[in-house]
Amino acid sequence: MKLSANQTWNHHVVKKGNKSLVLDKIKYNSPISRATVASEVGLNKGTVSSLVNDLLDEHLIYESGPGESSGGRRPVMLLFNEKAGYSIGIDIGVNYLLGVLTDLNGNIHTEKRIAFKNLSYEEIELRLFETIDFLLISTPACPHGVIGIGVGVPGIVDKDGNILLAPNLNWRNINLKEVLEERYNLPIIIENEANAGAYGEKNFGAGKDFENVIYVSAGIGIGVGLILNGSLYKGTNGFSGELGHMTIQAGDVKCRCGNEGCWELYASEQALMRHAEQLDIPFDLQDLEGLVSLAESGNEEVVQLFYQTGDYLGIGINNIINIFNPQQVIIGNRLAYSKKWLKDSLNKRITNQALWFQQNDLQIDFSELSTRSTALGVAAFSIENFLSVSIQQDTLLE
Amino acid sequence: MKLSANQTWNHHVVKKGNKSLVLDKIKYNSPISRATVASEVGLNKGTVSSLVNDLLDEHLIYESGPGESSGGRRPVMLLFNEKAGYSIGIDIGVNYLLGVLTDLNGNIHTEKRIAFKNLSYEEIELRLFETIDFLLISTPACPHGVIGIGVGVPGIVDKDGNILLAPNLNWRNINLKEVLEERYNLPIIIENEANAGAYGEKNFGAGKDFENVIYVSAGIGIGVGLILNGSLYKGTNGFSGELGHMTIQAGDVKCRCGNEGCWELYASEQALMRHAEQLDIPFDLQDLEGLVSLAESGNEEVVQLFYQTGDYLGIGINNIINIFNPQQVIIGNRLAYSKKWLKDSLNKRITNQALWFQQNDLQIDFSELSTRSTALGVAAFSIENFLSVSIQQDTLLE
DNA sequence: CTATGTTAGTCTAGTGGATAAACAAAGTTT
DNA sequence: AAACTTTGTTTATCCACTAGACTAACATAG
Repeated sequence: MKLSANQTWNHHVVKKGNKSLVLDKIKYNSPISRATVASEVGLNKGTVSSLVNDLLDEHLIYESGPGESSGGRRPVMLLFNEKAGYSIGIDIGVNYLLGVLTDLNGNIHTEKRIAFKNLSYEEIELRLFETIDFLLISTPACPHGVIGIGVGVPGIVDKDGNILLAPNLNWRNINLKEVLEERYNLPIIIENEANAGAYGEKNFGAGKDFENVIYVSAGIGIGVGLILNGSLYKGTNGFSGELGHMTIQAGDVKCRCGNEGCWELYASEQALMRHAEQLDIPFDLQDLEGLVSLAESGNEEVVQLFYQTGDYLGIGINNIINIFNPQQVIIGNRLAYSKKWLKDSLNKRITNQALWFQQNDLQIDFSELSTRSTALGVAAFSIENFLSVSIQQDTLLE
Repeated sequence: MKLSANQTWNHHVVKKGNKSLVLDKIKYNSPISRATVASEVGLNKGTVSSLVNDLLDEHLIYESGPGESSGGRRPVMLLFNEKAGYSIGIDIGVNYLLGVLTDLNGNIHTEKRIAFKNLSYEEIELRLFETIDFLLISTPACPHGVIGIGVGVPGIVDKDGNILLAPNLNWRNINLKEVLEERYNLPIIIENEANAGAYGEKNFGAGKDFENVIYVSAGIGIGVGLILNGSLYKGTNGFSGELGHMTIQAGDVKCRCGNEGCWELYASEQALMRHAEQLDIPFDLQDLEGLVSLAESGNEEVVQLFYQTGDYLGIGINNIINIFNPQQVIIGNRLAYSKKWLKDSLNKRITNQALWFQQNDLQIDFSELSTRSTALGVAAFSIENFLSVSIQQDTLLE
């Protein structure tokens, strides 16, 4: 927990902080007794008892039966009530829309996926409403209901949730947040797809145990989400992580962004397609799935193409390592499907070219949540927000 | 103020936090009255009075005479006691050693600079001791004396203060921290030169008003210090900011780091020298100062060389902008001398090639502290540490 | 000069939340 | 059955903050 600017310190803050410590302890160590919480968190038994009672009243935790005795009275075990509320996460892709309804631990309760092509904003908005409505209806009865809606989009989102630009969707200056707030009257979070993916992996996926995680969303383009010191770094206006437009080949191919030699021109799905066009490949196999199947069937040219792409991916990731000295780099989004064909050249590039001291405490993984990183990530934003706000409010009410 | 991991919240924490708020308010708004502090910080008048008394006892602030009345009783003005203690900051360069003695506001009281060439570690250590001894003797009488010693080195420093590698000094695995702690029995901080420079600019220089500042230390090589969300980001083991070895020209010139096309091969002093060798330039003018003087006297080839270097500097800084979405990029260290010859091509590159939305709220500056960024930065680490610890200890003692 | 109003700073009583320690409850061990 | 252990609650105390009364020191209007 961190204090926001211009906030003073008083009893409310202390209680909020300790309550949050207790809740976290229970959440990540269920089942656990009051006594164990007290000794491990470092709070007094009485304090923990009182905070636990608050949390019970709020239905954020519950008591299960008595646990094993360790030579004395049997403890009452406490568990995080992951079904106290549900979160909706939507991933708007270039040609699909994925909606998930998750409990407070990120377990998926309902999932809905729609495919489309070349739709206008209005048409996508319609499908978005349908998806959300469907998920709302399928929410089980629970104390807090749906606690928020998060949406991840492949584009530039500022800190207020305005979508400034989503080039592959042809969107510009869209205030989806306001639209959804008005329609659903729930907390809404709009985030860039890579930031959301990073947050998803950090909370529910491969990045759970690390503080410095870089999530490389390699799809049509490349976006990067940065988890630094345990929290998402968004930059001054929310535009950080545009590593797709990092120059790795100065003076080479022009990018539509105005720059030259951008990383995503060499290491994304777009790059694969561009090079595949020059090969002799049937038209209906000229997409990522087609190329993967060709590689599977032993097409040397295509295997070589993936190998080359993995190598370029490695060049950029090597830069990432030098810049951030992370514990983990996770490769997600569409290119993660072709892990099998990318990983060798990628790893070779890193092992040979990264500075030796950077290679300690470093691991490079492909996404664990596969296609769901973004949707789960935006769902996680709402959950995080709900838990901290509900703790705060209750403190103030008493 | 942030709570360290595994720490619980209690009234000590509250007091420490508020005391820190009050001290900061006084520090950055001297002279100021108790009443103004109370209303601006948001604390009760009584609370502020009590905290101010503590701070007076600790000599961290002092009362000046009464201020102007605004229609009632005249206020007693409070000032930060910048002379309550002094900090020693040392910048060990490749061929110089700079020591400064500063007060708690970073004002330089004494300064000592030594030039040398090709010295062994032992010989440099000797000069380091001499410099520190000299600065210690010249410290004025004050309540807290010298509160710490900081040393900035051009190399890789891990989080424990071990110097793993300083290639241009030929150092490897040197535990300078232990040596100095034993000899001086004071808090010692060893930091990478770029991190220190960033911290210096953030605290005392051009970066004072910003939260996201990237400091590019362009000397023989390039190192980068990252101030993100107001604090220094050091990475998992302290190895962040190695942007000198970011690939900007894949497959091009080999770097001694094992990689190819590293930024510092094109945009550092080393790059200038490498290209100058190929020109027809007198041997005694083949250093940065010589090249600057040639440019001043109108040598077109050399002007062109700087122009080219500024352009490459721009390529890397454009990457930095895309990665971090910073408010400010500061170019420091030796190349900052030649601002005049670099800035045009650099700025042109940014204006033409950086994404338009990144250019809002962004400024690119050359170092304000000129040659002292690093020394002042390491001095600032000690000051920061002293102020937070002394506030904490006093709270615990009472 | 006096009366009144205003601002600065201190003091006092009250509050909220933490702690320590006593206590009650419910076990196990001898 | 007696003694010991462990869990969880209750009670008294402490500490830092707040609100508001109070004192001090000024300005201004009459």
